[in-house]
Amino acid sequence: MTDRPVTKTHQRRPEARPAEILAAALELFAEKGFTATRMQDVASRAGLSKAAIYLYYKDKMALLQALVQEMAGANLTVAAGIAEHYQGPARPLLRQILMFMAGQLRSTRFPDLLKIIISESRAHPEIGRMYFENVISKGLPIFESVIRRGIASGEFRNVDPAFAVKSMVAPMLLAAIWKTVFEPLGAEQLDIEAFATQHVDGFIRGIAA
Amino acid sequence: MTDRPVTKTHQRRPEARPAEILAAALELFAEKGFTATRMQDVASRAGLSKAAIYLYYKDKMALLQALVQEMAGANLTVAAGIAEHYQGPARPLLRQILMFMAGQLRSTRFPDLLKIIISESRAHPEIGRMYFENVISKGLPIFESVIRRGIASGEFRNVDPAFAVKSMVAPMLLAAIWKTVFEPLGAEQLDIEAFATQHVDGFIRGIAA
DNA sequence: ACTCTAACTGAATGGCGGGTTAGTTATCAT
DNA sequence: ATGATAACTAACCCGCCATTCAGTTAGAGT
Repeated sequence: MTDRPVTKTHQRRPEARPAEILAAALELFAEKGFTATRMQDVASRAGLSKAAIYLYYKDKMALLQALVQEMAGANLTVAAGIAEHYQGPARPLLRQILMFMAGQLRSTRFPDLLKIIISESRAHPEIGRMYFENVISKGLPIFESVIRRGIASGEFRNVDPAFAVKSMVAPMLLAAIWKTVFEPLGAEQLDIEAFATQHVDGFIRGIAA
Repeated sequence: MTDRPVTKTHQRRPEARPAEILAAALELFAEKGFTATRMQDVASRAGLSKAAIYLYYKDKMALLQALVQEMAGANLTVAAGIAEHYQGPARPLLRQILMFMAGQLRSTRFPDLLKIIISESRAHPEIGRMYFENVISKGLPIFESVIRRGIASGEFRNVDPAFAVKSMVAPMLLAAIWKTVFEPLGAEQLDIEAFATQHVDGFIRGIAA
């Protein structure tokens, strides 16, 4: 497929382009940030001319929007799936959710994208709103319901579930920021999974009945 | 002082200018973000011509640097003071530290500045490095030592203090992000002090012996 | 009143990079 | 093999804004 001789002139592969462009954009946004990434950089990495990108995406923001939508959708689906089809006690479910998140933070570009969302949300509220509506305002209630279930079953104390969920996921946010902001400045590496393990342990004791 | 008739031409008040310029910059950076704030905006709000700013600050980045230095210094001094001159049990000290942080988050521009640091740290590592060196890498060890003291005295379990401290402050980071990123998009307001109260309560139970 | 200088201003300058335009070429249908 | 057309490119354009420069003026000292 890709091993036939490279011609001197361009190839036409309209079906493959959008995905290739997004992949290039994701790498570059993660490496250099959104603003510092030039459309020309994306084009070069995707093996295209700059103008060709505009055949597939309206403008630079549309690239980011597509990336956020893609990643938000994928992650939330999994997390929601874990939580919804589970029937046993709440404690191991919380563990599982947090360890899943920790794994995602370590192994995907999610932290970089999150940082970009934070950075760009004022200038481009659509991005922030999309993330908020598709991830935050869907994810938090799902986790809340787990806490509520634990309270109802007597596993947990009668805490405010909305606050509890934020206490629960906050260290994952901190880990994402640590990784994308402070590690590049020379801070010691954070072992996200070990951190999550200790955190979820303390968190569960903290809300145990 | 300010109620004498406004003259048509400019005033010369070289001693007052730097502070006025910084105040204007802080307001605008918090309102519109660093990149979106034009030097002309700062100048107008400070009641000066754009060029005059350059008599007092080398460039736009120097404004941000001065703001970060100022706020970082002030806050850390207080927090460190609380922790260092305290002798009693660790539990109420943790409470006091977190409630102090919560109060600062609610009543100052700290969250906005934090968001700017996160956003700009890749393009301008000096800013991120300054914050990391002056706040993070000084603040965390101080809090760690409180945890360590609690472990030594038998108040707390034998947790990893470095992780514990991060679990402890993470909700304050989340609160800052919530306030600066999601509330402007229409998210419900987060009652930071109530959140901190429940969090510190759970956190302490979570690491209690 | 006159001078001198530091404080201040209005008006350029420069370069950067997103987006566009006017063509060029690959590929398919006939 | 020959248009027709979609895919693609090179070169351009243009607005934006940080920074600078060449003056102008406030106001202290005499």
